[in-house]
Amino acid sequence: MSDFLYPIKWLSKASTGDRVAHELRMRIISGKIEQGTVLSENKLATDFSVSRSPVRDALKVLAAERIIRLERMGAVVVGLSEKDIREIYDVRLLIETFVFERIVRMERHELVRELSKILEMMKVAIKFNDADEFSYQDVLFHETIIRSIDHSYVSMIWQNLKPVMESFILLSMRTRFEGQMEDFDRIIANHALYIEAIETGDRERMVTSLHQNFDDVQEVEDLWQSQQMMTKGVEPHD
Amino acid sequence: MSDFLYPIKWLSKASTGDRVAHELRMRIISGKIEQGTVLSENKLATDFSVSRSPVRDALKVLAAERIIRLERMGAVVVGLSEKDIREIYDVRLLIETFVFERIVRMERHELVRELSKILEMMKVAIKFNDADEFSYQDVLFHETIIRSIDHSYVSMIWQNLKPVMESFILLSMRTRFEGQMEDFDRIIANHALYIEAIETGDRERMVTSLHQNFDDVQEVEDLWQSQQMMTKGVEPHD
DNA sequence: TTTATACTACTTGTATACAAGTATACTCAT
DNA sequence: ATGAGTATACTTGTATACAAGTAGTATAAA
Repeated sequence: MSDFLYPIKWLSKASTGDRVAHELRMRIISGKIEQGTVLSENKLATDFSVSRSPVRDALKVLAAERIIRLERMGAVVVGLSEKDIREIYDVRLLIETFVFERIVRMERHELVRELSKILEMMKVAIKFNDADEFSYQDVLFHETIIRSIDHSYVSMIWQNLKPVMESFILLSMRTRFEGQMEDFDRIIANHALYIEAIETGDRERMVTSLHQNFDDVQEVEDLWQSQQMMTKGVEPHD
Repeated sequence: MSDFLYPIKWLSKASTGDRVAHELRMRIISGKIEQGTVLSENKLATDFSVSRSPVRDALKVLAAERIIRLERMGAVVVGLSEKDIREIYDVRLLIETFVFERIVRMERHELVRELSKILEMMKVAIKFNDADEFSYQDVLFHETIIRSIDHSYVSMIWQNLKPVMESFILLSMRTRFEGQMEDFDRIIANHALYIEAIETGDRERMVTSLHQNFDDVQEVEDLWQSQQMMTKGVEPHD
């Protein structure tokens, strides 16, 4: 099996199990593996040319992320519905709001500096038409904010959300880099607003930014949904 | 190795890996396995008289819960600090507040009924001095609330939090059932308040209840901390 | 005494082997 | 034709085997 969706360079020092998990996740979220499909450990193992052990590990991870469901006989693919995506953003809103309240009580110069750097990276990624790099920096942006408050259980939530978000963002951005380049001015502006909100401690601006970000995603959702159908077809989910 | 801390009856249809995870978690949180201890898969396997496969599974689970840290050479025990416990309650507050907002927009008669039943169960558990049963119902109470809104990513957060919370509550309750029986009037009253808050949709009362619940935990914390030290000794964490 | 090298006894990650259970389909009897 | 029962080809969970790598010690040389 060839033709990997997940950037191989991001897996440089990952275990086989991680590789399988990342790739499977991408295939499921992209719709390349359809919802309802039943995956068998043995079949996956031969497909990926590895043994069952790493495949088992991968399936456990994906099950924890709710994109597959482990059953008696095989793992059935659940995928991401529109509801799921809304819910992921619910949780992001929830924790980023919480995090913001903590941040404004902290010394946040260093954080602002860091975020500014990431923002510049994002601009460069746009300039060089690098969707993957852009996605990476986008995810890193939010991760940096969340980790800044040193709250291990909030970090835990993020860590559980991150892989699915990352895959979703990757796929969305790859699509948008082919045609919707004008979107990125808005995205950049919105991230800049977020940084400003943190710098000034302006709760209002932060909420605005978060909601704009969410609207942005909702907008891309239809696009992505159709893209997903193009890849393989069908699935009227929910 | 004998002398299990986790109620065996709760593991009736669990896999070997789950059993190991639950028992290890209890031993770590109770302090029976000290912080900083390095666990080896092989050693654990022989201790529990199982193979490495289920032990590996268990360690992955505990690492996801942040009570151990998987390193190159062995898994080092992290345990629960006071900060961790505060953080767990941060997250509980966060998600239960979110959940409440949804609940008050729903038809919630059935839920109130369900919660009332659980509350009665808790009273019975007190009457019969059954700390484990009480803990079970206590955890179930909050789980029932959280699951009622059918939000898969909030459920996911709960599922990640639950095992650690359950262990912590189990250990706390076992201690309190031997001497602090008067605490339980307060706990019951507080849960009743929670139900009332849901029934009437009174946000104020809900927040009060949540905070009382949290204070209650903070109170027991010192007790538990000393109990933990009694079990094995040392550890001035943080 | 100190330093460098090699060795030993561990560690994990992956592959394979085995056991127990389940769904499908087929056969045989009615 | 239909139904009971059985064979079969799958499935997962656990155990074991093997390979690669790491830490710490012991040994030997200066």
